[in-house]
Amino acid sequence: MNAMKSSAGPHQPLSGLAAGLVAARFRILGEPIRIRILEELSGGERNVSELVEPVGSTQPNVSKHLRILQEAGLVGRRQEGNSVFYSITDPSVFTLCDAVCRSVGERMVRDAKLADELRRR
Amino acid sequence: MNAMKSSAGPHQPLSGLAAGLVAARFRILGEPIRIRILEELSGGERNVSELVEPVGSTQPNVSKHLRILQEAGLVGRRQEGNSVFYSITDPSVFTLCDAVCRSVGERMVRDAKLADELRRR
DNA sequence: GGACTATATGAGCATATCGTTATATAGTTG
DNA sequence: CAACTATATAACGATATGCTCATATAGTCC
Repeated sequence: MNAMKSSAGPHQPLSGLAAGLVAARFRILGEPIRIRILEELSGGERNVSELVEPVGSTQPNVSKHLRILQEAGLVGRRQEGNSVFYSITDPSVFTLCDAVCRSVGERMVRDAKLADELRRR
Repeated sequence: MNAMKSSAGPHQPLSGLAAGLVAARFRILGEPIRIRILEELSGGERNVSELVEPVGSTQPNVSKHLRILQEAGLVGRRQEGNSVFYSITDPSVFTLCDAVCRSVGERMVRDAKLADELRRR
């Protein structure tokens, strides 16, 4: 029973401290370039140079964001010779991304319908 | 099959545009006070004044954040006489919060263990 | 209408964060 | 060691975002 429901258990309230920690994690994900980096890493380990072009930024910038992601514990770092390879350590981020994607999508559809309805008058 | 697993389907990559939208949603959630507000609203509809104290901020500030949450489509607004009641429109946010909470918690445990191990030497 | 309450908004300041450019660090190779 | 490559960092300016205080708006009640 309760098969496809997205909410598993009852939600338990967050203390003020916890709210801060949760917000901090969300903030890490609140940057397009970091989402892009995570997406790219979902295809497996990549070194910095391999990320620069698909992510569409500069090397220093990508490097900085990778550091942020690493400090947040979302990606791991492995040095091999001259290169540094990053990889996803916490695949749950994709669950988050998917959920947000769905939610945002639904909202856009809802808004579109509303706009359409208004336009019709 | 595949009952309790948090990741349901395969993750599909986000376009650059989608990454921006997803990041924007995450950014909305990247503020402690907004998390607190959502938490409070998880207990049901509240008007602005009822939120000020538990959230620990000022009325104008709470009002502003409520506006942001509303524009993001996360809360709904209902005016009744002199008061304005806000409520959760998209309960999936709590799924997100719980997931993040779990992930952050796991990370803290991991870090604590590591620190402990290092300290032991 | 006038007083009162609830909510929203605007101005101003403080701070955080992003992106860029230049440069430092570190590994490799001849 | 010198040249080269890959990554990281520092300094800077630009922008965004949050918070506070004062005030505007709007509803209620007498």
